[in-house]
Amino acid sequence: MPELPEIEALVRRLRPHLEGHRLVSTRVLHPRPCRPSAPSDLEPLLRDRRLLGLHRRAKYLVFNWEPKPALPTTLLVHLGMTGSLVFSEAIPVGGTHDVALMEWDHGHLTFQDPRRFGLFTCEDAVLARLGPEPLSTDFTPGNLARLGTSRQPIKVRLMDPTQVAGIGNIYASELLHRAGISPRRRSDRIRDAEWPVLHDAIRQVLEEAIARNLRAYEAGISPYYHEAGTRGSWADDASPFLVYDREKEPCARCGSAIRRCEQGGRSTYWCPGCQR
DNA sequence: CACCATGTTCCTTG
DNA sequence: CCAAGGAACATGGT
Repeated sequence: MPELPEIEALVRRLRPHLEGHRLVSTRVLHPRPCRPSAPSDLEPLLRDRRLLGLHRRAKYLVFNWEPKPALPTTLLVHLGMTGSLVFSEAIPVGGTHDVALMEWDHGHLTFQDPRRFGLFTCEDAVLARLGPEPLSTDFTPGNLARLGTSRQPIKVRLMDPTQVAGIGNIYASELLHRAGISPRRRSDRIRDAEWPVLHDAIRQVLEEAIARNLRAYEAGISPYYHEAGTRGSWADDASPFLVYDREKEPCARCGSAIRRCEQGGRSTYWCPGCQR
């Protein structure tokens, strides 16, 4: 269920259940998500650990453990394309997609990931390569303007995790629509006056999505749209997105037909009427 | 059967 | 050096 707003809402949801609590033991059922380690190396590191903090960095969930001699203090969980983390007080029924099972002093946290593109590891070197957090206070329009040193299309550039952390395929399309900038525009052709507009759009779209996901949790609805069913199951327009997956539909702002193209092997959606 | 899908990394080609 | 494309990972839905 990934993309920054979904992970952020999940972290806020899980935090009160986990922070300050003790992880009793962990079972890892598939080797791939804990690369480059092996399950038998990882499990001993994740038993009898007190959780000091749970945070998000890009699309990673970062578990910070109370230090123990010779043991890593972090666990990284990435949900990939299809991962989910579920906390329950009752013992969960095992499922075929279970990747890791964490038993806590007062409940169970299950990591499920049918496609197993996700990550579950204490190896945290990937964090050092990430660009700035778009919602942090030190992320400024001037900071964003550094993307303008490349000839890559702006949408491709925004999705590069070394440039800006956490912007995925759906929200890249959505926030460029908000900013009125075509996803195909070369980054070095973004005008000076447009960087603050894009900066605002990034923050607004991501913040609104976090709030929407939190409301969904409160209402007991699964926050990520594909979990409500599958692509297209929004039947009649329950989709919160203005351009994503709306090829040929009229733009809500100007009425032009939404277009789709491919960039870097991914689908991009935009409105030719309001995005230049 | 074909094609598509929220992600990241690595490799090759121009 | 840069940009673009493809592959890899693996599964499920339409």
